[in-house]
Amino acid sequence: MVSIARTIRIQDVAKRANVSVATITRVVNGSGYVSARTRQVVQQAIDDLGYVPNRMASALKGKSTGVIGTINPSLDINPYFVQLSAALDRSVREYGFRILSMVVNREQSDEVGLIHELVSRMVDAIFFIGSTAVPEALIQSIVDRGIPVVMLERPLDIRDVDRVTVNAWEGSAMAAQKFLAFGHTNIGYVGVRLRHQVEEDRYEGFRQTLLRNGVPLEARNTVLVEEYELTHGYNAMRQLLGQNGRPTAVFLSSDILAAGALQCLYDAHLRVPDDVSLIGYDDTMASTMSPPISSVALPIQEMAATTVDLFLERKREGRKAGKVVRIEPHLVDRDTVKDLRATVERT
Amino acid sequence: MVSIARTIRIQDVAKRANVSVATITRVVNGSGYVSARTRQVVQQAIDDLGYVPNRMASALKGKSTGVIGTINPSLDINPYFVQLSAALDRSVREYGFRILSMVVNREQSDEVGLIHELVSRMVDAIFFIGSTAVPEALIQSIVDRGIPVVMLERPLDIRDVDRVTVNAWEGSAMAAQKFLAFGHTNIGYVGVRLRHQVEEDRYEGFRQTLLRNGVPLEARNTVLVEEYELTHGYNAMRQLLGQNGRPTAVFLSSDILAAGALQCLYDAHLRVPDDVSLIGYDDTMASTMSPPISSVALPIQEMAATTVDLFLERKREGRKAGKVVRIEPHLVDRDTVKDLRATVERT
DNA sequence: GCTCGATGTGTTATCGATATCATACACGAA
DNA sequence: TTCGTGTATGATATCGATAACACATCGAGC
Repeated sequence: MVSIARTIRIQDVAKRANVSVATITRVVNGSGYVSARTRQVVQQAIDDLGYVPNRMASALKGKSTGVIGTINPSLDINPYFVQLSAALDRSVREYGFRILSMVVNREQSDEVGLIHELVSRMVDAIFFIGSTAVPEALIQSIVDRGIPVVMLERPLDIRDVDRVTVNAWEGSAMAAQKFLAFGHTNIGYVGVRLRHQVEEDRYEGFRQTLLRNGVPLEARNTVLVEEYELTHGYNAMRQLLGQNGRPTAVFLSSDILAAGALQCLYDAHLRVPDDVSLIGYDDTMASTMSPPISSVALPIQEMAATTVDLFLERKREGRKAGKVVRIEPHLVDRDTVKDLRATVERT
Repeated sequence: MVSIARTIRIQDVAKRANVSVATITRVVNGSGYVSARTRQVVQQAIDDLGYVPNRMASALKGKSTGVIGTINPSLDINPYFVQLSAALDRSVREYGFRILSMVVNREQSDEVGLIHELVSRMVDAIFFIGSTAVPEALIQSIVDRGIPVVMLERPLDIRDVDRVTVNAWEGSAMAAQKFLAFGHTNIGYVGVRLRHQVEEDRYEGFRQTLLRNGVPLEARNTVLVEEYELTHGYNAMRQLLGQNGRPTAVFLSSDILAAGALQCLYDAHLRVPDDVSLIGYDDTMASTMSPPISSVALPIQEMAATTVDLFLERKREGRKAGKVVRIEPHLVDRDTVKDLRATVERT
């Protein structure tokens, strides 16, 4: 016989165990005093009935929902956000939280509505990921509601809000240094139009590092595309190859662009690093390419862990002021930069 | 002055608008009769106070939570599941639902606990994605609780449970046919150990199609690896290349394996399709490879939409019996199969 | 023997939204 | 005029878990 779907309430368990509902809560939540004997009887009743406490009622009464809302760009834009989301998910799970992800499309999306929904679902915190278009006043209103907010890799600087940022400048600088160290002077840069601080930093870190070492980044070697898209990487590389005196090394400010560039090189029968040296950025796809290319890696799991830590710390200590943590990237070297130095000097 | 975080309740709005709470609900939910005048006053009060209805209370009183739980393997195992998850998310959002994703690791993970959590959160449905290890009895208990269940690409066949399956047999068959049509007879197969129906189908579809056309799949040309991992694809390809009379065409039962294989070919200075023809499966990474390779594509968005449809239909019509929908894959041809036919005959 | 604190259990108001039930007015038909 | 029906609004029990409060028992210490 199919049991008709009637939810089993704490009342039912109480009746079965011949105790009051208060005792059931105590057993379930491990609070207050319960004798070993009673505890066992109650547990038996719970198991028999297949009782599962109703979290809605619990949350309504004041206990936390254990849900953290995230506002992030669509995941199919860039594998970087996929990995970041997965890392965040792992991190919050460690502390018993779940993620409720809200996607903001570039084009439309009613951010106010999304935030309101998170509020209505009583999330314990809201994480903003990447550069989505959420007006500052709206974020302020969340803070005023007493909901902890953490910004992950977002330009905005709001009073009393915690932030995790990445040292993008330094990341690009590492790539530049690698090229310089191996004797390259004719160097290309492929990035995305400088619309946010992040793009700006990646560009400047690269340009300035070259410049400081006496290698100005030539305009004809600089390609800024509209989006982080494969075909843009392809076209950018074609543009760089098209000129006489093509660069011997090219830095791409995202792996997705590098993947496109690699396809272009394949079509041109050019090999990496024999014919062209390559370094990517974010290290999301680099290891799966043919060949696997060097890439500036962001410690994604660390970023996620830091984000959660900031939230937990604020919750625990009731901290009021905003805190900013800057994460340092590192270069994952897969030997895709050719050594152009005539003689290797011993230092 | 910072407003102290005190939640605004329906009561507060009622007081402000000088009406009863009942009227507020009516305005918010658009139910029952409300005069235009009152509606306006109430709306004003809502806006003034920044009132957001508490969904916990609402759910507790019997309204749906609008949340659908999913049980899926970890997303970093395979980009296929990432895309599937994103597609599902889009599909449920169209109908105002949200996804709460529960990850089951291969190694451990307390599936009972995960399901119980979904129940405690009063999800409107549960979708099972891929071949995770959830015992049949547990799923039956969900069904008994009256929660709609849809299985997406899962082998299990449970009474009264809706399912969406993929015709994996046919997918592989398409790849085989392509090879045959272009005159290949020395053909390789790289797959994963046949632990589930899916792996079995992919293998058999390929093998049988070749056989029916008089081309037996040789044992030395068949490599079954342990997992869907890049390095396994690399090693498998190396094994195939190592023998004299290496295959002229290789089918890989997942793009991630193909990506590894491609790296191997790169190292061996072999080009696709000039030296080796290649077809992948699932079309998740194929388009980003160098070169982009042909791959058997699964209509992921359609699978997601179908899953949601089955749930909605059951909900709407109160359907009781289980329904199975089979999805057909198709080959995305990127010209990575070389034409070996000496003369092209006109048909 | 009495008091006090530790232990163990029960009773019930409460969280916030909903829907049922009750009430009341207005207008047209009988 | 009266009745019925459509429109409009209010009062309140209810969903299920929690915790404050009350009460009761027991043993140790005086």
